[in-house]
Amino acid sequence: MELIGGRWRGAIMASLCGSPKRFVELKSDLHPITSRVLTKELRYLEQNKLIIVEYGNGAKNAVCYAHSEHGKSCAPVILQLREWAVKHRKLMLETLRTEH
Amino acid sequence: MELIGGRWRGAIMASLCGSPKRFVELKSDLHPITSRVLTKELRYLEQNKLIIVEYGNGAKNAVCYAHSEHGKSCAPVILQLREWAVKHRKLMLETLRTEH
DNA sequence: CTGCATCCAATTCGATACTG
DNA sequence: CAGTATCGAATTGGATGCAG
Repeated sequence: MELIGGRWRGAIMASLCGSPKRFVELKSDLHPITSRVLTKELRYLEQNKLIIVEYGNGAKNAVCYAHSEHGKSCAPVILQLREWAVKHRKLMLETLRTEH
Repeated sequence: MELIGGRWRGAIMASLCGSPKRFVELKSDLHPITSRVLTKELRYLEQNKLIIVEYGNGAKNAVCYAHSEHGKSCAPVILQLREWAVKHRKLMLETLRTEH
C-alpha cells in the first residue's frame, strides 16, 4: 500500500495508464495538487521503478513521465481498483439517501 | 485509496478474506499493530460498510469481524493487489542485488 | 515549464498503561 | 478478551514564493 497509497500516488499511476504525460498535464489532471507534492511523488515513483522520466530533447524544459515496463503491470490492478471504488461510492450514496 | 490505504486497512481486509476473525486473531495476524490502532481502523471500516461486527452471543466478550456483503466484492481486488506487490518486491530486490 | 525552499497545520501512528 | 486514555514523535501535505 505504501507504493500506491496516500492521496496521490494511485491517481498518478492511473493518470499515466493511457499515455505518457508532461508535468503540467499531470498537474492539471490531478488538480488541485501542488507542484511541491507532485514533484515529490514523481521522485518517489521513479525511485521505485514504477515510472520512467525522459528529460527533454534538446535543452528545452520538456520532461515526460511514463509507466516503466514494470509499472505497466500494475495498470490492470489500478483500473480494477478504481472500478470497485466507483461502485462503492454509488452504494454509499444510496444508503445515505435511504437513511432519510 | 482512502478506504484501503494507510498502513493497515488493506491488510485488515486481506486478513478477513478467508474467514471472519476475532479481535485478537486480527491483532496477532497484523502484528505489530496495537489495540488502539486496530480499534480505530475497524470502526472506520465498519462505518464505511466494508465489514460487519457481530457482538457476542450472551454477555461474553466475543466480538466477530467479517466482510460485509459489499466488502466481499473487494476481495479479488485486494488479492490481486497483493500478488502484484509480491512480484514488485521480488523485482526490486533483484535490481538491488544486480546493482553491486 | 519544471521544479525547489520555507514554513506550517493536520493527521497518523506508536508506546504505554489501564479497565470491565 | 476487547477495548479506552494519554502522550508524543513522525509524516504528510498544503500555501506561498522564487528560480533557471
